[in-house]
Amino acid sequence: MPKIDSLPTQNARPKRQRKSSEQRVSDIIEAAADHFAEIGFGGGTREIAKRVGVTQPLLYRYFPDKDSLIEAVYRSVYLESWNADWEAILQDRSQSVRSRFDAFYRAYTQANFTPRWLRISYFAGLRDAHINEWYNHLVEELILKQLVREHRIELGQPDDAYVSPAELEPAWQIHGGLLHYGWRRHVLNLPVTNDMGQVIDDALDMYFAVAANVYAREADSDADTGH
Amino acid sequence: MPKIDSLPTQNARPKRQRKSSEQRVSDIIEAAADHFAEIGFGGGTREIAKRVGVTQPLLYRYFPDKDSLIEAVYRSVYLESWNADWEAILQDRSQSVRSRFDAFYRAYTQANFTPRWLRISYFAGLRDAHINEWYNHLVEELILKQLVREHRIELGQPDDAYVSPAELEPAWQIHGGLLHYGWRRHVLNLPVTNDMGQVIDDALDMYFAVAANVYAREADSDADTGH
DNA sequence: TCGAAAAGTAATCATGTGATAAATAATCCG
DNA sequence: CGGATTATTTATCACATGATTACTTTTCGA
Repeated sequence: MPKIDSLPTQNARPKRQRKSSEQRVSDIIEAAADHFAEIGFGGGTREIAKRVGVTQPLLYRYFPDKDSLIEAVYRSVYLESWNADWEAILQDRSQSVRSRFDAFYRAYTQANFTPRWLRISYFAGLRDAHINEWYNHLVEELILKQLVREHRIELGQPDDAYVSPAELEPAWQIHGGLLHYGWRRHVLNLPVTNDMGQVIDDALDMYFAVAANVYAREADSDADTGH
Repeated sequence: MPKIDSLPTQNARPKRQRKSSEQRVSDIIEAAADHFAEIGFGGGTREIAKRVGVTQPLLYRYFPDKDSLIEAVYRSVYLESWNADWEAILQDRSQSVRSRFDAFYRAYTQANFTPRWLRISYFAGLRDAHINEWYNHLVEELILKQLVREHRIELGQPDDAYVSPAELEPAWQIHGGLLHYGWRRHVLNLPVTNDMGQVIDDALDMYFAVAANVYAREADSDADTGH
């Protein structure tokens, strides 16, 4: 069977096949996230390009400088990791507050407790507190204040939208304790139990055991100051 | 009053005064710890030398390479931050377990919850899990297992030196939650409450509210497996 | 099919880095 | 004092880094 080079058949494919601009951008962000998660944001651009399979200057076609790429990684990691369905779970009053937060934290930890997400989060916090500050605000508004408010309602207390900082602290204690479990398991690679359900159960047990007292204490001090 | 330069008086002091080898070493480690805490272990050796007030090659007289300096910083930060007296506090059975751990965590957080210690700890964990693994082992042996054992005794349970991993997890939850408070306060610089005593009180409330159940659950499963 | 637009590479620059060798200056001791 | 020792600096190297420019190759629509 003779090979006819000059004939423009579908076999004569180009040496390097190109990708669309959008595809390349997301490839680069993906590779950068992996690399930064391993090395930190000091990681080199050449290594990222190598992971994508392109040359290093190509990165500068899509990002004006390294900081822009880092910012894109921030966005990607944080935005992709928040699932809008979770808010529905937390608000579903056909379930007890306890089982809502149990379900939520199972989903939340399953989605976010990966070496990549955890390492990027901690690297980001150490590099530039701002981005992490923003994310913590999200956690506070969407999860922790929700926990306090819904729990107070379930306890038959008046529905006060205000949640004081001191009242939030025990909720942070739970959230932070779980995060530290992720840190030990997926960053330090320590041989912790992998029964995430049990860990969450125990953590929530702790919270619900003391929460009512904390609300009462805060209600007293709020009455004094009239918050 | 004529100035007689050739006379070897005490006024004719040398231009640069030298320091002893030991003094320089500790100066360098100190400056390196500060710098690494701010920038991370990618921080430059020239900047460290600048902080000390010497030239950069001098560092290589005292440390064969940068990794050795980093290791020295590890040692310095971790060793200086552990106070041997704390072990006595934890073992003092004239006090209740609760008040012992309350006193301990007040001292522990006061000593360690600084931007420098926290940032170096997290940077170290991200860079090389090993060093942090070692420190966590210390925490586990000296603090958390101690908490479980002493509490069991106080509850009138048999004095079993063995503490299962699953039994340790709620104690880690408390410890990790407190650490995360430090992270938010001293790394992210978030406006958290600065009533550390209250934070510790609430955290310990949580632990002691559920601990007995956890011990019982573990005693059951241990009976099955005969650990 | 041809030519413009866009994806991609090669070559290179300026700079900052860890590290080394040789020279200098302060200190110590007989 | 005077020589040996040692702290410290000067000059420099090799290399990796972020970034830029000019060139090449693929793609795609008129």
